[in-house]
Amino acid sequence: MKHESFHESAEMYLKTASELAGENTPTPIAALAGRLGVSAVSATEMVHRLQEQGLLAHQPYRGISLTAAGQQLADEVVRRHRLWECFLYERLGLPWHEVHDHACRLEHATTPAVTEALDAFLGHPAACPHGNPIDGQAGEPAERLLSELPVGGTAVLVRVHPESEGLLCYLAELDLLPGRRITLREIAPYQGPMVLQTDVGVRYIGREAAAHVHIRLLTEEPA
Amino acid sequence: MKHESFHESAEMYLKTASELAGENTPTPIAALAGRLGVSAVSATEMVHRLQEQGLLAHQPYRGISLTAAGQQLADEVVRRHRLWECFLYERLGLPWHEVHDHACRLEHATTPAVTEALDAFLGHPAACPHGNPIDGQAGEPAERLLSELPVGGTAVLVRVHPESEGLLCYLAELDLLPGRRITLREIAPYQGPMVLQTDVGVRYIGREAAAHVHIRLLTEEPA
DNA sequence: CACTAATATAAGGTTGGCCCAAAAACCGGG
DNA sequence: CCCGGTTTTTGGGCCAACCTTATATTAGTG
Repeated sequence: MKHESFHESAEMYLKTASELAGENTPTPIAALAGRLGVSAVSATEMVHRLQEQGLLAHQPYRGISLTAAGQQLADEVVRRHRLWECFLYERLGLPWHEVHDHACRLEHATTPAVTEALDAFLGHPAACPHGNPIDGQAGEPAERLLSELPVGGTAVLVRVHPESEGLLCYLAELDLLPGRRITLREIAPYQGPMVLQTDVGVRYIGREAAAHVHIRLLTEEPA
Repeated sequence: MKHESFHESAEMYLKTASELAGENTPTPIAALAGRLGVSAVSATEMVHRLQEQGLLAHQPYRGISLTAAGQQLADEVVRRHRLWECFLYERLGLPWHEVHDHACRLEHATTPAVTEALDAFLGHPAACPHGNPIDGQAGEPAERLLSELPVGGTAVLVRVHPESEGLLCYLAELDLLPGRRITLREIAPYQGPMVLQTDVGVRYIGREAAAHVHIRLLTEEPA
C-alpha cells in the first residue's frame, strides 16, 4: 500500500538481508519478505533487481547472500541508522525504545556529508543506545544470547539485536538495558518464561524476546 | 525520472505552493511545475489529488491557492526544513550554502516527536541560517528586496528567500550573509549588475539574484 | 523413490508519479 | 469580437513497487 522509492526500498532490503545473514546463510527469501512485511513474490522481484545491480547473489531454492558491494551499502545504512539513534537518544532525549523507528526514517534521507559530520559531532560513538556497534557488526567475540544462558549463570546485557519498536518497549519496561547485570534463576517448565535476577529486581522474560538479547557471560554457575 | 513517494511529493508541492503564494495568488500551475522541475501535466494531476484531499483549491485557468489545512501542512514542512538547517549549520558545522539541500531530504523523514525535540535542543531558534523565520513566514514588516534598493541607500541583509543551492553558493562567495550592511553605490546601465559597498569590500551582484535577497532599509540617501 | 512443503515463476491487477502530444478553454490585443 | 498565443486539460503510455492467484519446480524426508 505504501510506496517507497527505489532508493529507500533497496536500502531496506539490503539492511534486512544483512541483519538476517547473521542467523542463517544463505537467507531464504521468505524470511526477507516476512521481515519486510511484503509478499514473497514482491521480495523475489526485488531480489532479482538487486541481483542485476550486483548487490546480492541468489541461489534458487537456497536463498540470498550479500555481495561485497551489497554488504558495504548495507553497512552504510546501518551506520547512519545507529548514528541517528545516538543523536535522538543522547542529544534530543527521546525515549530509548522510540529512537529506532525515528532513525528508520532518517537513515534513508542522510547524505554522506551529513553522516560524517554527525559522527564527528557525536564524538565517534562506538555503539547505538541499544548496544549495537556503529562500525561493522564485529561484536564481541564471546557473545551469547540470553535465551542460551544456563540456569545459575550470570551475564551482562550487551546489546539488543535485531531491534523492533515492540521489543524495545517491552525491554524498557523491564529495565533490561545494555549494561544490566543478569542472573538466570530458573526457567519455568513447558517453554515458560525465564526468571531473571537483576540489580533492579526480579524479571520475567519470554524465550522469544530473550533470543534478541545478546549477553557477555560472567559465570556459568552461581557464586 | 526520480520517483518520490506520495508523502514526499505532496509535501514538496505544498511547500512550493506556499513559497510561490507570497508572490502571486492564485499561483499558476505552470509556476509550480517549473519550480518543481516537473511537466505541467504532472503538476496538474498532483494538484487534483491534493485538491481531493482538501489541501489546496484550484480555480481552472486561474491557479491554485492553499486551503487552511494545506497551509498548515506546508508550514510544518517548512518548519522542519529550517530546524534541520539550523542543526546542520550550527551544530554539525556544514557550509552555509549546503545545508539547504541536505535539509530538503531530511524534512520529509521527520516525525513530530523529532521535530519538537529538535526545536527544544536548538533552543527554539527564531530563524534559519539564511535568515528565514521558523514559525510562520510573518517576516519583518518593513522588509524590501535588495533589487529595489535605491542608489545611495543603505540596508541590512535580513534573509535569502527563496533559497536554492546555486544562489546560496553565489551569495556565500560574495560574503553576503544575513546581518551584512550594504550600501548601493550604483547600478550599471542596461540592466547591469548592482555595485554594492559592504563592510567587507565592494561586491557586484546581478538583479535576478538580488531579487531573492530581503533587506531592512536603514537610509534612503547616503549619509 | 515418491511425496510434501518450500520456493520460484507466470499472469494479471492496482496505484502513484511521471511523460508526450493533441485538443480545448481562456485572455488580451488588434 | 475575433484571432492567436498561452495555459490547462484530456487521452494514451511508461515504469516501479506492490498485490493475489495459480502453476511449476525442487529439496529434503519418509
